[in-house]
Amino acid sequence: MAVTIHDVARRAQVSVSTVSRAFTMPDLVRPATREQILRAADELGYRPNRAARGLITGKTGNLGIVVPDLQNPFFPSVVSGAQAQARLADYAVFLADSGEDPRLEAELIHAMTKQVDGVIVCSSRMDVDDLRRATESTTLVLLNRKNPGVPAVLMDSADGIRQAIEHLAALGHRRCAFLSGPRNSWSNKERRRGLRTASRLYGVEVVELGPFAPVFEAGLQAADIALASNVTAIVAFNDLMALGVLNRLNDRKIRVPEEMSVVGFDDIAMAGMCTPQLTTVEMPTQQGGRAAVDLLLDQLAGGDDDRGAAQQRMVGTQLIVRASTAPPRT
Amino acid sequence: MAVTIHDVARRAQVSVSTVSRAFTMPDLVRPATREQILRAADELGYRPNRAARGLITGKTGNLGIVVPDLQNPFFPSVVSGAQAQARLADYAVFLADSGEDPRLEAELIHAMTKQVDGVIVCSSRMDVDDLRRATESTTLVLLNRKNPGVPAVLMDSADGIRQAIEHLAALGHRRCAFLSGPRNSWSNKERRRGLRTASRLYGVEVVELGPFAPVFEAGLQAADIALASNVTAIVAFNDLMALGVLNRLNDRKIRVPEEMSVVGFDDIAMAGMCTPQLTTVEMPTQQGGRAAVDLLLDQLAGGDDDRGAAQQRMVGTQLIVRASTAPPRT
DNA sequence: ACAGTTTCTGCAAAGGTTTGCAGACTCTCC
DNA sequence: GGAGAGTCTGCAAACCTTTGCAGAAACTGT
Repeated sequence: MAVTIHDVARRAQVSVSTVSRAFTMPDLVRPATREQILRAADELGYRPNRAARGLITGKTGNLGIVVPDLQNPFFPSVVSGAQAQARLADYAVFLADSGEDPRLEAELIHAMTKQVDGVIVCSSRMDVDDLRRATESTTLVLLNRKNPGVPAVLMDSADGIRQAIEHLAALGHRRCAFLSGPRNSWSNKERRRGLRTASRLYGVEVVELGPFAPVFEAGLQAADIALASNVTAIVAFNDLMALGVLNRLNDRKIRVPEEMSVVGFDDIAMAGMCTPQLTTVEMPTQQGGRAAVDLLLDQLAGGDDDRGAAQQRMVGTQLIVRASTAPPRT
Repeated sequence: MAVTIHDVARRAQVSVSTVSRAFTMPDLVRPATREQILRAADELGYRPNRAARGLITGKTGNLGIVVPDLQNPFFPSVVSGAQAQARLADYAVFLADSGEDPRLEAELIHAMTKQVDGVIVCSSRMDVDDLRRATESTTLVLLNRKNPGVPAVLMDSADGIRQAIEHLAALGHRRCAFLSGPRNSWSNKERRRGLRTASRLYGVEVVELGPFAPVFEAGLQAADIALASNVTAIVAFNDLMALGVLNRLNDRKIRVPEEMSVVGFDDIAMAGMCTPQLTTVEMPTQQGGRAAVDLLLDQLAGGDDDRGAAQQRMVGTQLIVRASTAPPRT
């Protein structure tokens, strides 16, 4: 059925070894022969069987990427960046969605290991033991999670929130709420850390609420809680929650930004589409996905010599000021 | 490095064949032996190498899914449904994003064929020749595209738009605009078809504008065009465009729904989060993804006997009435 | 205890590719 | 024209499984 290297060899009147070399080490075969082979391959529509190749080289040419929730626009964006970058290096990508379940996340990674050369784990919620096990069984890079000894691309959440608080302080806010995200999310920890220093730095009192699930519905729920806490601004863990807040405030006839300022995080597409348009911290998602692939590929190329060991790449964030923030009512 | 079936065999003191059978045809090996093997495998952390298995069985245990644009929330939703369903059957899924490029779409499918047992192509924009070629080189199922001889799951767009027009007619609209989507999209053709019959059926005059790209920005652009065409309601090809329309109308101080009704298509999460909340036709995306996987798996199990040949599964759509539609101003 | 079944198990080939090794060319230079 | 070096090419083993075939073990019934 399928056309193999043998078919090509026969048609080009050479041995399979030569065909193989014509593809993988072109300069080892005489140009004339090579061209002949390439032509034959082309005519037959030959594509090397990567599984067979992988069997012997130990490389699959595949990458895995696991995300906590595909329904959160943050992740498709990361994935699409990663997939595009992987494609440039002729890698295919496996995708898995853990549904925010740390156990499933570990299991998915484990299930992938044999089929991929490495995996990118986004916003991992695994505990450190599972993470260590995963690191041992395949080469992986984390995105938005930090762990000693494992390479990662990190988005500077702490600075992002600093920018947000600076912005609110400049507008005159003195007391605001932070709607906390998943407890075991590195991003959330970073944001809380950044929050504390920014709070001191700009003299803004911050009340932390939550943790909440990083979804729209939690924003609806959190809005009322925030309202009860006597603040003039709300910073949400992510845009999905911020949109929930906006929605609930609208229902309760609280005008944004006149009576309450709202800041999100991620700058998902929706943030620029709602009314009022959401002030938010932009996360370089596509770029992050690309960077993660680069890092992974480096890691694979570098072989087993952990020179430089746990590389980490930090990418910047940027506050996007839109219409959901304004000076507090006096 | 990696633990193979040989290691397990050695430890369990049996031959590799027996180990293999213990996994793939458990009832062919004596229970005592089987348990011994399973224990050994467990202790060693053995996982069969799917590539090697695939080499001999001709099955990879992988599925491919290609989408035109991961940034459109419609597709992550389909993908997540598909991925979940695939996982139940112990299949892993490859993901590829064609960026709305028909040529790239064909190329991606081709690149996948050797690594997957079949592929799901969502909202394919390929021309029929490429599609035929693809069908020949792998088993595939289409989602939201119909082609003779190839199995597909289809969402009933025509009926969806009928519901939308019926709704608008009931509200008293007599003339409305349809913002057309990609020319070579089956969904778009269906919607236009449904539109014509609904237009007659309910006595609503429809002016067709476009085609537009199925993205937010095109909605901004289309809004002005629609405004110039003297209609009281706008039906957009999808929610992304509808949100663009909403946005632009807001900028131009046209109140929705008082001065203009807007209907979208897809019911992406955002549709319920914006203000005013968008009246839209819900597409069963997750269910569609699941159904596509089922169909594909059936197809694979069915072998080469094309009994029933091109199966098609049609799934229903449902108008979700929210706040963006109202009777026209008199 | 023995022949005849039935149930388990092992051997070895196969699947498509890569790669070390060695043999076969081609070329250069004397 | 022939030796020597360099460049290409082919053979065969290897990667990890599955599976047809046949032999071994465990039964059954007498």
